[in-house]
Amino acid sequence: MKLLHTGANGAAGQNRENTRQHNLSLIMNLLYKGGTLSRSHLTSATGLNRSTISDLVTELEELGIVSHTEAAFSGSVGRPSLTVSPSDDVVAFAVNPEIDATTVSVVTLGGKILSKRRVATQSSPAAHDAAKIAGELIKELAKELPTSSRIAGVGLAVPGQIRIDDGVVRLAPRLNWVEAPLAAMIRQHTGLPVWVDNDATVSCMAERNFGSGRGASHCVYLFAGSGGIGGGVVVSDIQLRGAAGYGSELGHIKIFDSNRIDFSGLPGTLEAMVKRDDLLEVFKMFGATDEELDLEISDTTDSKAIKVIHQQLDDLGRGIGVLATIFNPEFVILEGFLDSIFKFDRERLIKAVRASSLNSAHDGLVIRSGELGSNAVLIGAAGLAFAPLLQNPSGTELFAQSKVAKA
Amino acid sequence: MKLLHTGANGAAGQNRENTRQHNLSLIMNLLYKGGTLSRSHLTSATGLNRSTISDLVTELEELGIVSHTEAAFSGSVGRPSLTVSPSDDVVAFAVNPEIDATTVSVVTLGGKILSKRRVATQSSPAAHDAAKIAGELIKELAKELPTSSRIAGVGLAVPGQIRIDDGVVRLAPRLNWVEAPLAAMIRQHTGLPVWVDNDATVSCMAERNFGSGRGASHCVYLFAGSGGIGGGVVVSDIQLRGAAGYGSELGHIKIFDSNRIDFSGLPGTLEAMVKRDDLLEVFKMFGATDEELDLEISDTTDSKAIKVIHQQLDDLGRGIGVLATIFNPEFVILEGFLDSIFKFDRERLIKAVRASSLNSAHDGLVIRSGELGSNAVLIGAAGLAFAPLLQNPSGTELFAQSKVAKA
DNA sequence: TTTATTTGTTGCCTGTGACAACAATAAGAT
DNA sequence: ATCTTATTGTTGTCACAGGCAACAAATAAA
Repeated sequence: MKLLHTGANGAAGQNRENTRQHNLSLIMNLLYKGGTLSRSHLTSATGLNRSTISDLVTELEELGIVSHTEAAFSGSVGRPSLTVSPSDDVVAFAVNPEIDATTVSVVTLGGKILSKRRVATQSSPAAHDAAKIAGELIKELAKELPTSSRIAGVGLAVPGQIRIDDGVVRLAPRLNWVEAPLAAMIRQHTGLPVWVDNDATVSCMAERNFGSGRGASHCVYLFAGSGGIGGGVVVSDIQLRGAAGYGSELGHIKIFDSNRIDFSGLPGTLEAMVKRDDLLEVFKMFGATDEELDLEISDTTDSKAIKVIHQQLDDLGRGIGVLATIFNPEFVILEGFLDSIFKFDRERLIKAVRASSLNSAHDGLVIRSGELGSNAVLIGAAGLAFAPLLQNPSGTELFAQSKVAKA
Repeated sequence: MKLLHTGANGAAGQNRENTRQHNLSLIMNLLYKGGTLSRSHLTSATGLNRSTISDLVTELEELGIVSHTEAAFSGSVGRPSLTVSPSDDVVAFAVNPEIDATTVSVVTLGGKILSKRRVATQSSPAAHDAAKIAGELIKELAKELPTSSRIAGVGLAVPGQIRIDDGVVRLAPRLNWVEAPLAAMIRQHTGLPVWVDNDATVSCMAERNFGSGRGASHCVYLFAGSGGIGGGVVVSDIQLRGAAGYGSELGHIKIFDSNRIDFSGLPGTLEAMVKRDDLLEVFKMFGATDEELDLEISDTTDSKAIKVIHQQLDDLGRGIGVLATIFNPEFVILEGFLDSIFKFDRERLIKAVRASSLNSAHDGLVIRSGELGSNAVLIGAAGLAFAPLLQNPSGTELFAQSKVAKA
């Protein structure tokens, strides 16, 4: 594979080859985010000539990564335009290791989840155990794929801090992992290329591309589960990762004077104040699922519970206020029990945000529930594996189902 | 002028014309940031062919925006490479209205400040007064320019929230301006194109391009003067502005439980806790300049003063910790009295940052003083006017000195 | 049916960068 | 001093990607 030449500033000169690649990539990105699109839409969206679009789409079809459907009924005058879609034969494996289970899923380039398999683990599994489980599941799922399938690779979403360059999990406090070379492990099990990133980060991208954040250039995503609060941010259409890849840890911003600590031991952070366990405690429903908790919250009339929820809404609002002041996003998207308490009293949260941010920052702000739910993390993880293909459609290798290493 | 066609996602197809523009722009950006560079350096930095660089540089010379110096002595084997620099004939006016004065400066494309003029105003001037003062100064300075000068336009750095699209100052609390169409006013006075942005935002860019943040892809800038704390952020080489342009208001993040309010009336924000006035109070030196205050801080042995400084360092450290957790930047750059207290006790600030951020976020972090001082805001403001030229060197109009409207 | 409108296809053209060959200019070896 | 090696600038030629115009195809409206 030929590497893109990059200069001192990461800037690359544009030659003829790059031009072609750029335009192929542009079309693939439009199709990835937009699903089925007409060729005439691609023409106007890219500003390229009809004949050029025709040429580019033909190349993408020959590469087998887009497929054409017949002319769509448009209702308007003129010859109906042909439509193209990302090929459902192109798939990726999405892996999400959690404290109580590891999930593997097959996701198509079009964003559909073809299959999902979840293996519960007793306690938080060691990294090599999780890798082994993931490897087994991938091999199982690969066997069930049609032979026409072409595999982009494996995307991992891990609740922790990831060194993206080599896919090493630097620290995942909830899983008790330190410096775990997870990408290498799964690559060994499967023979497929593997990419790793933070779970909230990839979920954010999924909601931005396919969910509540569609079309936003700036959005903030807050996800909360049993292991604390994770965050993802999109700024000017690109994911915020930070210089070393450890940015957007929105749960760990210290914005309260409290001594309560979070799962990383930091006091007064958003994660320390807005705790799922506090809700479980007041409802006496330890070990409940997110769905059960959500139901309990929406139905509660218990004054003690309401007091806890109100306090959490106020604290969450302060956190969102801080983030709005910093990022001035179009959307703040909430997932997990953060979304549950938001739905319990939207006005209270909005009021709290208003009280802790500048007018200019919260004026155009919309707070929303995530659309994709637990699928966000899988779709986002698969997106990691699709990224090289979207960036360089003609120069990225795909793998046959039969190539996945045998068990 | 032909507009660049942009699609639904702001994505543009790449045609031949764009390729040329992209490469010209790339070279101009390298020269803008790097000053004098050899052609062979440009070749390796861009990955383009020698002959292509030759062609591109020739075009830029014919446009009169770069000039070639003679072959530089390199000391190494082989024919010495010719060097090129941004032309010092290309200039922009930088304007910075403040509460007590309005400053106008002439800045070259190479980042040199040719002249600077400051007019003190009694109290905070009305927007149209400031615009008039700026207009007069620009016309004066234009007369003194050599006739070979070619003017890119006027860049304004304003301490407030700016709607960038039309250059309207939405709110500048320190100046008491609301919805002031400053760009239009100065355009009328001078006949030159005008761009406006927040003062801290442009200073951040200046430090990133020419100062302490050189080469950083992610950096956070905190500036503090008599009017509070302003902030700027660079993420993945681009300036954080937010969806509507009101982002990166780092002084107004509410991260303390205190009731002390800032200049915008928000309680518990960074600006509310780390106040210049508290230092002036303890030193009994009301109305002191930044330089005087800096000297006083560095020499103080007064225990009450030290206590105030320590408290401010602790609070500032918490703010930087929050920002480090969010952005994971390479540098945090401090300017104004924030830099003064940092120099007083660096270790204490660093310790406070460590206490309020994740290890991964502060491990590679470097906290630095700004290099450019009060010039940062001027160089940054001029950068606003240079931006179109850097983005499209062959399609951007420059103005003769004689074209500036007569008084 | 006819007309207007839009889209896909084809062949040709143009502009841009790559490439190779040669000249120019330096340091080091002889 | 001369030759060798290394690097860079210049020039002419070439290849390739996208634009463009003309024509065919497919629809709605007249």
